[in-house]
Amino acid sequence: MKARRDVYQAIADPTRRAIINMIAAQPHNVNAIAANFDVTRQAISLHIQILADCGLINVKQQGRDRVCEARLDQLSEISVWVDQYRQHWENKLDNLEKYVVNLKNERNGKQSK
Amino acid sequence: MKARRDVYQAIADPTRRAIINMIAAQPHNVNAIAANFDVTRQAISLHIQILADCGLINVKQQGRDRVCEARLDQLSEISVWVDQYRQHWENKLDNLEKYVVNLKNERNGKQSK
DNA sequence: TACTTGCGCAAGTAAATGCTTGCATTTATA
DNA sequence: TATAAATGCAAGCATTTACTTGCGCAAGTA
Repeated sequence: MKARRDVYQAIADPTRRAIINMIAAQPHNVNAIAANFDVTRQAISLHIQILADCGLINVKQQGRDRVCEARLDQLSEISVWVDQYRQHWENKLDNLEKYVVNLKNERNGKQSK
Repeated sequence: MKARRDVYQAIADPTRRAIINMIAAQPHNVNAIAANFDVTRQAISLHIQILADCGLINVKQQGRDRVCEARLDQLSEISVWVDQYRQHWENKLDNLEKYVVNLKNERNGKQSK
């Protein structure tokens, strides 16, 4: 279970990206997060642990709740790595723009799941 | 379940990131790439196939050689996703700047972004 | 033609991943 | 105090991943 546990690995999973997306907007406790997915609470709990392990989220104990909030500093590592190769796609700004517009629509449309 | 084979997954593996880095500088054939790693040619071949599958590299047959060149357009997807959360780390610009400066020195002056 | 080089395909393996169910523990509430 | 809620921990399981070795074939070269 040790294995690689870096930021690249962490964001490779779509569920974890969805979790990040969720708590980046607003902190939630574990159950609230799990309620938005089809898998069990335990599965989500594991994802949260992985995200916490590499510093992408912060978990605070509040009474019986464990509130998760985004601490996405580590993403800068990804950002920098990707930006090295920006020249490879920057002449395709049109496509990129479409992608951004889609993303925005998606995020305005539905918040959960 | 079909294996997930998206860009996030592709760059999650450090060997694949190293391959990208290698051929982004200059195209190489499969054996030349494999020569730079401790694993077998077959293992590298698989990585190359994965990278090609999600469009990160382009493989051209040239005689008996298969030349791999970087086509990193797909990285824009990562870039856009990460940039949504830029606010989470931008107050740590000092560290980031150091990192970028190092990177730029390493790559000897050509700026991206 | 005979040999070498480049490389894919296939089968096998060990480990990691993602998920489940079951149970224990702590904290809030009726 | 009894019960419900929030959550972790652990064992088990099916898939996927990252490798390996072995083999064959096409394209160059002696």
